[in-house]
Parts: sequence; C-alpha cells; structure tokens
Amino acid sequence: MNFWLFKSEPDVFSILDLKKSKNQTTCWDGVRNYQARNFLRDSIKKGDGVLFYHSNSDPLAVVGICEVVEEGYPDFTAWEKDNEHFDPASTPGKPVWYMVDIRLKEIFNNPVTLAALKAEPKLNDMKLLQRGNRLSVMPVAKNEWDLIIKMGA
DNA sequence: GCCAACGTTGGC
DNA sequence: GCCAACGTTGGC
Repeated sequence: MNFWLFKSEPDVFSILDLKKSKNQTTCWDGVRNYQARNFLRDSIKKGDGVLFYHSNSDPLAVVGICEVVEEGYPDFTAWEKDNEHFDPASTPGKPVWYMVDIRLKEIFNNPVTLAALKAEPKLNDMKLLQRGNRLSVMPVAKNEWDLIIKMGA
C-alpha cells in the first residue's frame, strides 16, 4: 500500500464537492502532465491512501484523506471535444491520459496547513515542500502520511 | 496581481 | 538535439 497527495483548487473541485458526489467517489480527471500521468497509470493501486490538498486557496492545506477505489484507466475527457481538457492527441484506441477513482474517507477536523507542514522538521523532505514543485499528483512517504493523519485528526 | 519555476512547443 | 519563446502552476 502506497500513499499519495492530490492537489485540487477548491474553486474547481473541493473536498466538500467530493463529499456531495455520488458514493463520495469521483474520477480524478484532467491531469495533463506526463509525470503525474505515469503515477496515475502505473503506480497508484486500489486501496492506496490519498491526501486531499487544496491549492490556490485560503487556507492552503491538506483537508482530508481518500482511498483509491479504481486503478488507472483512460481519461475519457481527453477525447470529448467540448471538454476543457480535450486533447486531440489522445484517442480511445490510443489513450494518452489516465485517471483513477477516489472515495472520501475522512475530512480532517484540523486541516493541516502548508505553514504547519513547513514548520514540522520531520516533513522537510516532503515532495510538496520542495522548491518549484508543481506536480498535482505526487507520492507521500509512510512516515509523512502517519504524521499528517495525526496532525489533522 | 506578481513572479519564480517549470513543462511544452516548434524552428532550426 | 538544442534552446528561445511561451503558457501554466501556485505561493505570496
């Protein structure tokens, strides 16, 4: 079992939107970055844990946790012409982009803010905190996961 | 709104 | 294959 962090802009899709979704489950569509795509397609497995992070918002924070309920499959929004994430390079026969499904497990009582993450020396190596990092899907170490879960509870 | 950092594109 | 130009991300 592995752990991940997914970023989402709450103006676009927040953890409350996830809570309101059918079965509190959503497909994580729209990722159009190859490194993140590779994680979605190859590495993220059913049962893995996901930290749900709100970016470009106030507060910036890990706001809850989710579980992967469906492993990588083609992101069909890429071949919907009217979709904001349409990409003519991707076709049903030869998909370029992938997504997974996640289900809400818990909304933190105490969202773990970016400032709090930065203030914790044990989290110095977190990918999220590394300079210039712009990945929207990234791995999280088990010790980081365990600590953040405690901080958020 | 600014801007640093980074990914992608496309001419050569 | 190089690299300048451009677009995007995302914290501040």
